[in-house]
Amino acid sequence: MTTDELMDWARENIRTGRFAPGQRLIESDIIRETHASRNKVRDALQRLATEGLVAIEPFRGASVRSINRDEVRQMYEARMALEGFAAHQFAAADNDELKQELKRTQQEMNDWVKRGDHEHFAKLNSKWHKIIIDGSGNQYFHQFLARLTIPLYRLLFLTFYSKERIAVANDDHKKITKAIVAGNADEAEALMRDHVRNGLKALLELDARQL
Amino acid sequence: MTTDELMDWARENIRTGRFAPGQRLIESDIIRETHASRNKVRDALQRLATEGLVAIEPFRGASVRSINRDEVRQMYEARMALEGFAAHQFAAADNDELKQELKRTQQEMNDWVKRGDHEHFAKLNSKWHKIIIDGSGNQYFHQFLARLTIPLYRLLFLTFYSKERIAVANDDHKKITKAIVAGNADEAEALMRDHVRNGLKALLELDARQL
DNA sequence: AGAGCCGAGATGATAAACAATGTTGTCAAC
DNA sequence: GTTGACAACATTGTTTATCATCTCGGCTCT
Repeated sequence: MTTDELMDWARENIRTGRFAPGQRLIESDIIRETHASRNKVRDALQRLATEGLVAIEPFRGASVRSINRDEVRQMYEARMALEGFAAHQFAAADNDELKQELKRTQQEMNDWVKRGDHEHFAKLNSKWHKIIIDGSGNQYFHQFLARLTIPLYRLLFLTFYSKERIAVANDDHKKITKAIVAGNADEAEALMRDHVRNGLKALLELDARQL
Repeated sequence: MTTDELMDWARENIRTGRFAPGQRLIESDIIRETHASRNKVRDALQRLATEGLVAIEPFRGASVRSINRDEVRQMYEARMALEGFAAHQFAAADNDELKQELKRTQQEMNDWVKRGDHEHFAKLNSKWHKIIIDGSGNQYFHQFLARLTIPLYRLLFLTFYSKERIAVANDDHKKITKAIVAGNADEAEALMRDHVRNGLKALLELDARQL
């Protein structure tokens, strides 16, 4: 078990909620479960701390970090900057193949919205965003956005429990998909920013207690 | 010597060129010089590897990573997204104090441009960009931009050997400063993007051999 | 009931040890 | 002089042991 594998393992457990915010991550427990050496476990936890996913207090060790409203706001701002620009670059790029895949994913989403399956919608939503980041052809967008979305995954999922939220989000997606495929870069960027802003609004309205 | 201090130490040595691209970073040498434990040294090197500043090959250890043209392009694209948005947010923000500091720094730069001191100009240039990122009120912009600018520092410095380049860059700065202080968010963002784009152009024209 | 204390448990940090691999120098053969 | 095999050395990768420090729970004593 390498450090990277351990980090992925922990990220996945945090992302899916098995490790809840505030929960302490005991080295020995992790060693028992993963059969990794203590060094690796410590290393992985410290790196996750620099990513902001866990908090480490002296002699109290690591615990899953919860994020406050202001951090959520900053994360969404950063997403506006990065995903907006990614949409811009994707629209301006000459990449018909990927644009067709975006279109297909969009159509798939439309189907599932009608059926109201929020779990599957969340998956397709991730895929749709990922395609756009791929389309930007910029590896840094991937790296940065991974750090911005993993801590929010659970919260994001909550917003998709509302059928209206899904419908609104999908309307945003439709417009953005159209703009990207048509090659309207500025429009795609503006729409993507609005879409992210709407996501933040939905999240903040959802439940003040969660943040 | 903590891991973070070690990382800063290595970053600084890479940034200033004492550790040249391709140069191997031997653990024992670093231990001799920094008196840190081997664990810390290894930890620091591996983290710098995830940052992309050094490359680690199995059983060959760490070496300073050099970046190619495409990476430079992607870095500047990411800077356009992030610094552009930062300028936007700063212009829209209600932060007279920091805006006045930006103005003061701008005036200071104008003075030094006349004298043609490229070293000092590079310093003030960093400060000017930093103020704008501060003005955005977004910690993630700081984190991300640090990763985008440190590997480029030496190259950036080279472009400032040209007096015309300094003059052009400072003209960009003047316009951006004005837009931010006046609160013209959209204009500030567009100008900042152009400024970063110009920086990339200057860098690529400068010397194909360096990349 | 509450203050103070103690020990189990956990973390922080370093060193030692060993395996696996890369690197370099030597020497013989051609 | 060049090349190739081979051995000695250097470096990295990994695990384990060790010890100090601190937290936290329960315990005793008043």
